[in-house]
Amino acid sequence: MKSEANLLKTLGEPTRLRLAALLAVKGETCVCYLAEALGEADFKVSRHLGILRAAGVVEARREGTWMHYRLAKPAGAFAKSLQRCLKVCLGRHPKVMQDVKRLSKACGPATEAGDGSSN
Amino acid sequence: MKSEANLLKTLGEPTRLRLAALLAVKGETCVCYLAEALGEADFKVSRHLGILRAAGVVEARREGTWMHYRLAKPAGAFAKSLQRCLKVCLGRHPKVMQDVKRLSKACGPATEAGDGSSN
DNA sequence: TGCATATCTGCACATATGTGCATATATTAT
DNA sequence: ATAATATATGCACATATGTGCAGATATGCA
Repeated sequence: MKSEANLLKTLGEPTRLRLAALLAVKGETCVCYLAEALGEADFKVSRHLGILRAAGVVEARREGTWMHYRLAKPAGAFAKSLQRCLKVCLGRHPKVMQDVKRLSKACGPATEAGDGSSN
Repeated sequence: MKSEANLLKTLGEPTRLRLAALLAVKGETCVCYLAEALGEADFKVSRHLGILRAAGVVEARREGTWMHYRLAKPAGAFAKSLQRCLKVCLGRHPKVMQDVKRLSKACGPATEAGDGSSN
């Protein structure tokens, strides 16, 4: 029960919820693009991603100097259900849609999987 | 977005999550039975119920000196989806099942608390 | 090696949060 | 009015949390 509560508490912070929703919609993304999409300082985004990772919400993958974050495979039915909420319900939220739009503009039309050729 | 985060944060506390899950499973229940089911001090339960009510998670109905709490009608798709998580996912959680059992024992096999409706 | 980019972390600070006790409120019955 | 029951709240305290800055770390390249 404590772990379920902790999962909710972790997502119960605006910046982290925006990050999780963004990752749910757009998939794996690197920190710098996330920071630009949210319009927040990179160290702030990095710290919240660390908290999300400690809670098992996201996973990270290093590629050179970039760190790519993505939603982690849900540990149980509760986490899985919550991830559905993120994608389905929050994907339509104006704030999240705005973040998605800015993320697309930040990392360009190319997919986020490939490292940016220039910028 | 802030309201969605606040909803998650409100549920991200063990006592409150247990209360919400209990109400999701058992329907309307009065404070004294909830306190007994959780094995927590009544003033503590009362305070957390107040926080849940302020967040729009639960509603209250007075009947004499008793206060009956129940889950509030979800305000949007996100809240609705979360309520489903509470009932479906957390209803099978050992801790919640234990609380449910103690609640049944506390208020007897038949009470006015049952919500009757399926969903 | 030295430098640049991207990310993370230690620190100090202000604020928020949960808890326990005592007390206040509300309602009913005598 | 007084008492009894059920519930809520003010207060003090310890702990947790989010933030901003500066600096540390990690990786790649000349």
